Parts: sequence; C-alpha cells; structure tokens
Amino acid sequence: MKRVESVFDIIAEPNRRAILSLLVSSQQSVGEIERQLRMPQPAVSKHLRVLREAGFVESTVDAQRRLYRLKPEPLHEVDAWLAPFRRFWSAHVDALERHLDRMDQSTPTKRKTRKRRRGPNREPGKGETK
Amino acid sequence: MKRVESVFDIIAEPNRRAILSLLVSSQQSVGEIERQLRMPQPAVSKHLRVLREAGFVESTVDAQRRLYRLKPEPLHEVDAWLAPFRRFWSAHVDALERHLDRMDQSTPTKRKTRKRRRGPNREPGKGETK
DNA sequence: AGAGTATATTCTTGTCAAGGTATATAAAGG
DNA sequence: CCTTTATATACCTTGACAAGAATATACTCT
Repeated sequence: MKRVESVFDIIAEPNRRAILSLLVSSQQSVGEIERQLRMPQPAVSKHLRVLREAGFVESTVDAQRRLYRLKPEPLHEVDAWLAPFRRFWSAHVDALERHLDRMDQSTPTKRKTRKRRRGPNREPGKGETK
Repeated sequence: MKRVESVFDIIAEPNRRAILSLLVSSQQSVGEIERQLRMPQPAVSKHLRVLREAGFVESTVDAQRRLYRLKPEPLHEVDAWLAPFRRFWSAHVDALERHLDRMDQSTPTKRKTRKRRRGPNREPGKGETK
C-alpha cells in the first residue's frame, strides 16, 4: 500500500517544502501550520502524513494537538546527493562564468558551430540558421 | 504551454538525476548517456529537454551529436534551500540521537497520555542566528 | 542524391498524486 | 452526555507526466 517515494519526490511538493521550512524554526501543531500557510486542514494533515512516513517529521501528542517537528535524516540524504555537484561547481563556476564555450576538445568532426549563446535562451535548433 | 517546473520537480525524476550524475564527471553526448543508462533514446532526449529548459544543462552541437554538460545554477538553488536545515541538524543531530523526546520542560496541564508541552511554542535560541 | 547515423518531436495511454468536500476519531470541558 | 476543538481519513475528480512506439529533423559521407 505504501509507495516508496524517494526523498526527492517528497520535497517536490511546494506545500511540503513550506511545511518543512516552517518546522525548521520550531515544532508546530497542525493548526499552527494550517494558519501560517493558509491551507486547508486536510491538506496539512495529508502532507504531514507523507512527511511522517518518509521520516522527515515526527509528532508527539499534546492533548488533542499533535506537535510536529523535523527529523534531519532525509534531508541529509538530499544533501549527500548534492555533494558531487557541489564539488563540480566550486571547481568550475568561475571558469564557466568567464568562458562557457571554451571547454570543448572532444572530437570536432568538421566545422562546428563553436559557440552557443548564453543566457536565458533556449535551443538554437528551433530556428536554425539554415 | 510551458509548465514552469520548480527545480525540485525536475530532480524528482530518477532518470534525470541519473543523467545529472553522469554529467558531473564530464560532458556526454546523447548516445553516450543512452548507452550508460541503458534507456531508450527518446527518453534520454526528452529528459534532456526538460533539464535544458530548466537550466540544468546546456548543449553544444558537434556534427550530428549534441554534447550536454552541466550548469550549476539550478542545483545551487536546491543547495540554498537546504541551508537552513543544515544549520538545524548540525545543531540538533546529537541531541536527537540521544533522546528524541526529552525536550519538554513546561507546565503539565493535567493528566495526559505521556508527555506534552503547552503554549505557543516558538522556542528561543533556535532558528537562524543570522 | 541516397544511405547511414544521431537526436528530437509528435501522439497516445496509463498511472499516480494533489485538491476538495465530507466525515470520522479523539480529547476536553461544561 | 453533548458540544467544541483538533486532527485524521475516505472518496472522488482532475491534471500532470513518464513511458512507448513511430516518425521527423539534421548532419555526414560516398
């Protein structure tokens, strides 16, 4: 019955990220989350359930309330996945920003379209210069 | 027509994460990715398109090939989102590992199931010290 | 030009999860 | 007990999206 969702699936949901961000400062009850995020209570409960089952949060009972707080492990996992990339960009980010199109030395077959535009542009394959 | 997906949506897909991990070592052509990940070529192209439009990768043309390489910014964004949590767990992870449910020290209201805290939480001393 | 190679783009289909609404459970208090 | 407060769950509908197969585009070489 349980989908084994990866931690990445869990944090893909914006409301869940919002909940996690709320909890980073301190534990909160469902009602407090509901009010601060202005989202319907069932939605909060459902997301909290997902977060709980994935180990992102845990809860303790306080009368009718449930106090939710963060658990670090799953986010640690995300952090661990990021590690190699962190190394990558700390090594390359400056070079990238200076010359993006400098690092090709693979196998220039013939003439090549050496440069690609940088910036907020998309693929040049659409309006090809042909 | 364009869904503007968050970076978290993008990396929620396992194949896309695999592609990114491949590219961290060096740029690769579509065919190389296809072979290493053993996934159908259209799938690779489609995921690459998503990654490209989200700014995770960029490509240069090499004859009929396209060489894809990483761009750091979007993953940086993920990293930035993680920052507050990193502070959180580095502060609490040891305490958590010792006793998770230890942190109550307030007025017990009446009879209770076990333990609980009352009041509008917001415990001081936590949160960001910035 | 045609053949071969490399990559991109349809179109369709099935799945799955988020949102909404209503209702269920549980505890507290009069 | 009945009501109020707090949270959880069930049901349903809808939309997003990944996978698959087939086809299109693009470039190279003979």
